[in-house]
This record gives sequence, C-alpha cells and structure tokens, in this order.
Amino acid sequence: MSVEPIRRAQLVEATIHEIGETGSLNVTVSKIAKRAGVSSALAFHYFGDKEQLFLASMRYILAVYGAEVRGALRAAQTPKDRVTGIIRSSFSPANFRQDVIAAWLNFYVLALTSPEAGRLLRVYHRRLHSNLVYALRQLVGDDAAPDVAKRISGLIDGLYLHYALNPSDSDGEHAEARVLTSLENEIAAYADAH
Amino acid sequence: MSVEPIRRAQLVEATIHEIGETGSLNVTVSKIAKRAGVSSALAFHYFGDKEQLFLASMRYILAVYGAEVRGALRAAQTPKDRVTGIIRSSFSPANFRQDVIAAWLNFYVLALTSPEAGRLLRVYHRRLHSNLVYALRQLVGDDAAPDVAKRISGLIDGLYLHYALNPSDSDGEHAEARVLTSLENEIAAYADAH
DNA sequence: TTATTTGTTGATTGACGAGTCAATTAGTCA
DNA sequence: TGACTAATTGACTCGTCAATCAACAAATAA
Repeated sequence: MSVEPIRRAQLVEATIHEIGETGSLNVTVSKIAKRAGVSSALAFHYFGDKEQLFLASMRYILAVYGAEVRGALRAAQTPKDRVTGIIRSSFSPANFRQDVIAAWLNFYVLALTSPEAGRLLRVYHRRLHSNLVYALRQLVGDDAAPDVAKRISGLIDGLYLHYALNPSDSDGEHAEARVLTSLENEIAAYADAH
Repeated sequence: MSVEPIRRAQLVEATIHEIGETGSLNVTVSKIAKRAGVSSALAFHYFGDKEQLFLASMRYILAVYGAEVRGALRAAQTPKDRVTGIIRSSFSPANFRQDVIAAWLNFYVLALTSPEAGRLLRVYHRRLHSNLVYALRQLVGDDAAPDVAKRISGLIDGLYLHYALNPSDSDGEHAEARVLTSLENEIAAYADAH
C-alpha cells in the first residue's frame, strides 16, 4: 500500500509540534519537514502550500476532539450525562497540550482572513452548538436550550482561553468545574421558572 | 513642544489599522510607517523594534478600554450598576472594531511566547477580575464573588471571541445580553442559597 | 552668527523563507 | 529483464523584510 497517508500524518504531526514550540505560524516548512524526516519539497508536493498543511493539522485536531465527544455521548445514560460529557471532552488533556493550544490560537487568527479556516471554524462551532442544544432540551426546555447552549459554549471557549494564556492561575479541572457549576445554575434557573 | 508623542500616536494608530486590514502581525513596518506618513526608520527610532511597536498599540487599546470601565464605574449608583457597567464596557463598539479585534487575537498569540505580552495580558486579566469581584461581593457574597467573577469574565471573553470570529451569528448587543442573563442567574442562585 | 540638539530619511544589508523544478531513486508489474 | 510509475530530493529563484547607519534638515540655544 502507498506511503502517502503515512507521510501526510507525519507532516501533520510535525506541524502541530513545531507550532507548539514556536507558538506561532511563523514556522518554516523546512523545519516541519525536517522534523517529519522528509524534505520540504515533499511537504509542498502533498499539501500544496503552507496554509493547506496547517489546515490539515487543524482538521486532525478537530477530528480527535470530535471523536472524544462522540465517545462521551455514546456512553451517556442521561441528558445531563450528555452535557457534562461534552464539557469534559472540551477540557480533556488532549486539548490542553501546549501545541494544541498554540494551534487553536493561531487558527483563530487565521480564521480572520482565510475563508477556508473560517468555514472550518464555523463547522466546529455549529456542531458544538447543536450537540449542546440537543442535550439541553430535556434539562432546560426547548425554548431556553439554544440560549443556554450559547452561554455554555461561550464559557467553555472563554475559560479555555484563560487557561491557555495563564496556566498557572487555573488548571483544566478548575475550568471544567466552573462550567459545570454554570450548568447547575442554568438548570436551577429553569426549575425555578416552572 | 516636541513632536515625539504625536509621532508615537500616529504610529500606534497606523499599526492598529494595518493589523486590522491584514488580520495578522505579518505587517511590514514600512507599511505602517507609510500609513503614518513617516519613514520606517522613524518607527524603529521611536520604538526600537516591531514587537515594541505592537505592544505600545496594545497598551493603547487597553488604556482606552480601561478608561471606559472607569467611567462606567464612576457613573454607577448600585453594585449591580457596577457589574453591568463592566460588562457593557467590554462589549462597547470600540472593542468591536475590526482592527481592535484583530489586535486582540494576535495579542493572544503573541502572549504565548513573548514574556512582555504575557505580563501585559495578565495585568489586564487581574484588573478585570478584581473589578468584578469588588462589584459582585454585595450581590453574591464575599465567598462566592471570586468564582462568579471567573465565570463572568470567562463568558465575556468567550462570547467576545465568538462574535469576533462569526459576526453574522451574533452581534455585540446579543453577546452583552447573554452575559447579563448569566449575571441574573448567578444572583438568583445566590438568593436561593440564603 | 555658530554650535548643538532633535527629528528625519534614503539607501543598504543580511538573512530568511515559500514555492518550483529538473533530476534521482525505489518500487511495481508484465 | 526492462518499462513504467510513485516517491523523494537538492539546488535554486525570487521576493520580502527587520534592522542599521550615515547623512541631512530644522529648530533651538549660546
């Protein structure tokens, strides 16, 4: 069988590592290729240009995250399990690796100008939102679910950002616990209203 | 009187504009200088290097934001006014300008590797946090205030991010309203507990 | 007036990096 | 074996850009 998928995976992983080390997209394709053990020309051969290489890396990160969420949803017994599963997946160790954090922040910046990056990001947001809405319906009602979902997902991303930028003052578990507390607040607020 | 402060301000503003247009820090000092109507050499003369020029721009943005918050706090009559004032300042039009958004996101990326940027960001976070805690004490009690503040500030940054990256699906007022709703939830949760 | 400080720039450099391409090697299969 | 395809690279191009510096202009002081 062909080596292409292997090389692609090597290059994607090298890209993530390299971005994690320098903290920015100012990484030369040569360095990435060297880390992957191939020539830079090969990276261009398989990915066309640097942006595509980075986008492939982001798709990989998103795929890993998506798999984790699906696993949590599959294991969930109750509606609440579903929501907490999504939240916990968002704060899983995989997402808190230094290189994954760096990739995310640079992805945000890229999304400002690259239509393709913007699309990819919006797909992720929509999926997260619809997963949350679906799980929240039975907890806070059909009407409130979309708004609650916005608040939960906003909090997830905001606390993730805080952690990413100041790991010393809060760890992943803290951040996760904070979101879960907000979830309780939301459920309680709904219960009161009924 | 000397022209230095004028030139510095021109360069800072030009930097912010230029970053807003390209969406990234990949802006040449020459372009910035040209927009400011001076030579690139002058920019280096006044700021030393590119990073310092960008950090000066961020300090400017933070100063504008800080002034807005102080104004809101000064005008506040009740504890709740104080909190809503902070929240509203965070979502003020000044913060939603395309160039300010771009500056913020790039600032986050830079904070990953530049100690000076990291320090500056942490100063901002601490100030926001302590403002919130102070205002929240009378609303949710001394014990809960710090945790509530973390959730509110997380939500502010998260929703700001969402707006920044997908302006079509939510505008600034929406985002602001969502945070205010969460604030009500927090206050209600505290009231119930007593 | 001359001397001195302040403001300013054009020209230059040195390093780097994305992307290309012609050429080589390794693998496949008839 | 030889012919064909896939995988891979070294060397090169072309452009870019941060940073420097020597020199010039303008204002200010003596």
